[in-house]
Amino acid sequence: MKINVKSLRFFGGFVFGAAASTASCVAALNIYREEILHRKEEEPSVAPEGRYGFPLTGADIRVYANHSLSYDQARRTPRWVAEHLSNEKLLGKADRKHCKFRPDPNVPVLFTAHNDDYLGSGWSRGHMAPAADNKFSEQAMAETFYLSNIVPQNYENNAGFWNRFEMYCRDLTKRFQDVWIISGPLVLPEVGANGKKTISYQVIGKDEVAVPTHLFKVILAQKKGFPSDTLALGAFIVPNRPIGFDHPLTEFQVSLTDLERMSGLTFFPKVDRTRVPLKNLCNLDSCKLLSLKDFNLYIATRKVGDARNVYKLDKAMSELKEAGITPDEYLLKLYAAKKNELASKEVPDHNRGD
DNA sequence: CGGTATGCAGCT
DNA sequence: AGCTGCATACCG
Repeated sequence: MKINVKSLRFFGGFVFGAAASTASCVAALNIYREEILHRKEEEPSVAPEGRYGFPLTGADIRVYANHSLSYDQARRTPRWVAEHLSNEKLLGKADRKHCKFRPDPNVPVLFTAHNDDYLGSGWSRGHMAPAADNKFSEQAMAETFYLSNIVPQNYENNAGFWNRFEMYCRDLTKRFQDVWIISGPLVLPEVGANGKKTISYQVIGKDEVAVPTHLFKVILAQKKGFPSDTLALGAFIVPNRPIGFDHPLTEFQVSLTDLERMSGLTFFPKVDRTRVPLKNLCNLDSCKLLSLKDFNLYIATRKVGDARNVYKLDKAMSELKEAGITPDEYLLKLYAAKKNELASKEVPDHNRGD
């Protein structure tokens, strides 16, 4: 359990989205950040009310092989999860089939979520630090299955939009040498019929795990071939419900300060914003997720690769055809190779039993 | 890639 | 009885 905290250079005004900051806002923001950075823990021992100790929150930073997080002991979800992505970490053979969701053994049992909370709840177990960002290490991938890294997530969102969002993040490592990502849950207020703003959220299971209304992701990235102090940043808030292919990622981009206000978190506090402005990630890069066709093509390719028999193999291909999508050359080759492999393995004409 | 639900053997 | 690993099946 050791990991290095990377220190970053610093940068100036962060401006994008609907909420464009004025110069004075930026100045105020920087003073605020300065204050946070230099805030000191009070000496508990000198205060008489602290004689028997102050309450513990368990919010301290927990460090794993390839991610770190702060845990919310009341909601039984992370507050935020941080990870670093690079090309090399995405190479490897670690496979999620060998992993299991389980309570984080490092979290006191009084405060941890359990699998039972999620099963049959109507919500899926959604990774914050994704499993696939840890292909280089079985251990690192296994740790992402601790429930300290999991939030109740809408099935379709998890398998669909959020999945494609995570794929885009991994794709960034082709063009950015370092990518830092913070992800986490939000419970945001809604305006009721009476005009009052109220925060309301479901809790699931015996442990009453909080179901977030939204998920956030902040991406900080350093582009290849650019000076090391040139950083791009994008902040996003995605509703925890199905999001179709007609919604582009940029629809969910927000200003960093808006996200900070809503989450109560100060992101990347060691980035100095007083020098060069951070680049907007979606200006420096496309922020385009896989299209419906490309996504289905990807899923079909996965299914063909995993097929255990000829029936499944052909089913994956016919599903694709059904959707009006023509296989690319790679898939056709994979299909042919797989067909050969399976045909030679299977009993000639009977006794297959699928 | 992201998830779900079974069943079963083997161990304590 | 309950966990743990493992294999099977299914979905978007």
